[in-house]
Amino acid sequence: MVELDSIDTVILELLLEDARRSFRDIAEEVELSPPTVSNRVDRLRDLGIIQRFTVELDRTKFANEDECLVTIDTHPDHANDVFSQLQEIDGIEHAFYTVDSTVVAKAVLPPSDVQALFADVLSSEQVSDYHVVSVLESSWKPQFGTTGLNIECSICGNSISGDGETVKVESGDLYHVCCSSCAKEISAQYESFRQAADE
Amino acid sequence: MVELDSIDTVILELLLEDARRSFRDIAEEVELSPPTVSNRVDRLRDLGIIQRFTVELDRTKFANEDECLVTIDTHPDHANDVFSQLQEIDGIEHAFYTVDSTVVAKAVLPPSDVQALFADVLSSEQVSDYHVVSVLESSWKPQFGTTGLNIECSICGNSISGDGETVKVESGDLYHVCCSSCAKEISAQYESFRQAADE
DNA sequence: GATGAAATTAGTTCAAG
DNA sequence: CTTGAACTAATTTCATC
Repeated sequence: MVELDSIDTVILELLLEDARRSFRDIAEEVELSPPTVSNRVDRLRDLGIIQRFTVELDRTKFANEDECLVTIDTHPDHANDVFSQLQEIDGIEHAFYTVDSTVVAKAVLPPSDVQALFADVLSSEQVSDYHVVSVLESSWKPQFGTTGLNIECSICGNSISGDGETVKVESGDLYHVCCSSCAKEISAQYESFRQAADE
Repeated sequence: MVELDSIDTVILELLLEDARRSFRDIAEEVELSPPTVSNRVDRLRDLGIIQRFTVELDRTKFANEDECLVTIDTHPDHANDVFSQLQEIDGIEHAFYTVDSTVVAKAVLPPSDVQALFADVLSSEQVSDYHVVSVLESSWKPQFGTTGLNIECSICGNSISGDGETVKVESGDLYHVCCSSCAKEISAQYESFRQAADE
């Protein structure tokens, strides 16, 4: 498990939202300089956390393609195979593989094509049952989980919802807090700490 | 269904590969000017074909994230409400709303949190049943399908795999071909066409 | 629609802390 | 690991075709 600090987290969130956002813009958000942001992004790529910058397309807009959702009950021994095989299929956009050996995929293909494809690709050894249903609407909001990457307010310990605030104290350290009153608080705490050190 | 010409298609492919590629670079590939590429990308965004520039992350690298998949059987009259409400929830990454009034969502949250959330948000009027299951693996494959977007070689009609080549004849028209021999061929054809026209 | 030239804005390199 | 300054590169605007 790679160590990411809260700044990396913010950078990733900003890039998830808009991968063409300028490093200057990101730098302002995290209160660092553009070269530093650039260095951190390079590091995130080197670490393999950022796999690539890409573009999310709405394929239903240009293909006269339908979307459908496929739920596959696999035999537990073959669940992983099925999951891997699905990813090779052109038109399968998302696939999820659950603890109960179900594989759920969203395909940008008409249901009939999916039926045909699956007859070809999946064997009865692997799959006990599957069903295909047309999707009326789908949404996708790429994000981090709140677990493990959650930023906690440095003052009150609550998780920071929304944007929060970032405070830079005189030492140059950054603190992420949930609201303006915690931001005031941290400045006050730092000040009293510094005065104590001076005495 | 939106009309995309072959240049749009090439632009989209290049952006899928690397969304931070410069417009200059793209402009060279498609033999147009940077402002034109910029205009076309703007148009693709306006049309909703490009939904967002984003970043593909390897979550396994850092996450002690739990993901889970929620399947909700809704009362048909409330299916759309449920779908909309889900999207507001922080941690819901995908939501799909199918013709049989099932809403499937993938949350980047531990199952217990999802249970708690849903108790709050969803009423028994809306939902007849739902169940939550942990996700072991999930994948996203940002790619074109072959349906509707395939580029064919102007000479031999084969689909263009890999990069292909783009040829600009004297009239200024662009042709996309699969290989250098088809590129030669199109120049030759254009030349003989022009000579015939002169006579 | 597409372009080239000018103006603006962004990214990178590097010496230094 | 970070920065500011200098430099290089990319993007946008706009007049023109």
